Amino acid sequence: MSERVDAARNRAAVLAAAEALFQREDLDHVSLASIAEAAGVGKATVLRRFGDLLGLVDALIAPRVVVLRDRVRSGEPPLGPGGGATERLHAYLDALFDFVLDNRTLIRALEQYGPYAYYDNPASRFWIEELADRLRAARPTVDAEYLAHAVFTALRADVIDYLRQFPHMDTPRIRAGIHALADPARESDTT
Amino acid sequence: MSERVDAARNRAAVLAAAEALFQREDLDHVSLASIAEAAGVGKATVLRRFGDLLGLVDALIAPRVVVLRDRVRSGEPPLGPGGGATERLHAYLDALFDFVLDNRTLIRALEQYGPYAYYDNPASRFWIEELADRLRAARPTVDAEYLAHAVFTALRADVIDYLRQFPHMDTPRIRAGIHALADPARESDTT
DNA sequence: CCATGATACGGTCCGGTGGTCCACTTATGC
DNA sequence: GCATAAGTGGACCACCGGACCGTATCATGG
Repeated sequence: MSERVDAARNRAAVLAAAEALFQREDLDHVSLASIAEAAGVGKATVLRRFGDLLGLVDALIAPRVVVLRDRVRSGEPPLGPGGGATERLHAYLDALFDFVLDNRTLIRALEQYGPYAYYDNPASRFWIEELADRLRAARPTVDAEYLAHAVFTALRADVIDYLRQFPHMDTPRIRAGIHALADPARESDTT
Repeated sequence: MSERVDAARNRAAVLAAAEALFQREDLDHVSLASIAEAAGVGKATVLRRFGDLLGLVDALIAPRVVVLRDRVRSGEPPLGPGGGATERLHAYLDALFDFVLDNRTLIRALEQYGPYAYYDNPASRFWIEELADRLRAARPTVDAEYLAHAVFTALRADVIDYLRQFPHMDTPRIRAGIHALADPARESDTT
């Protein structure tokens, strides 16, 4: 039994409306009711389709996650398989950083949902595990698992947004900081 | 005109009740209403005294902040003034880490309040600035300001709680990870 | 082409939140 | 003892995410 056409139409409408609302930056004025209204459906329709708001955000992020994950698993080196450990690490950091910048509002919605929602979902688990693997390869003597979590935390959308707004750090500086966090030997310091 | 005695009594009752409730770990079952009820007063009494819940949390943390800040500003070295830059950095990290462990629930309440409430309050600004100073002294070649924010982020109570619950990292390991984050040259790696 | 059962629908309701308002009570200074 | 200013608390507000359920719509077998 395939999905009924009206159900499919509504699902698409909800996704499009939510996408647009999240893009509009009003981060916390995006509510279940506002999404439902923008999509022209009732709240219950949104919820039955996606379970809860977390499910909706997941559905929005999922395709983008797939794209990046495929590039990581089977794309061109050094982001994909192959290449030197250090280059693989830094290429991956750049890709994650770009991913966060491109999906700021969605990731922030994810973070706000539950206490551990940011870390404890399939996509993040994959990012963290992959990050730990690449850290292990590039820096065999450190606690790669902890460092992976720490770097991933530095990649939180709310943290990056804060750094840009209040201490007025620009994006390249934050990017450089994250690289240095993951691999301090590369740049200068302790050369 | 000094504070009326009944007002003072209520303020103390609210502080004590809130303290107890936060200690009880039910983190998000702590609401304005539950605090007011536990203190035996109305919600308005809580709010007029402290402005909002953030003000209440601030009032609870404030004395502890003062204690640590005094130790930092005028205590024994290396936490207080004096001593080598590296020792000063690591002593400070230990003190901050202990502070977070001792005040987990209060700090989590602070984090949950607003998007930037964790970073953008007087106490945190002081911790971060001091951290940047000590990083600058110990590691002159890095971007100390960014690193200070990154390390302070790794010290978030929610992050530490998460690491202990899900990847099951124990406290000493997290502590060691934070030290390594701030000063990777000290331990091993790139020696 | 229609009847019928399954599916999707949305308005309403629920318990909860943080915060405001205002008629009332209470402590204080004269 | 009294006037007055300060403090009080419960009713109230707007809002949230989510559950419920009678109704409308769709897909399908006859």
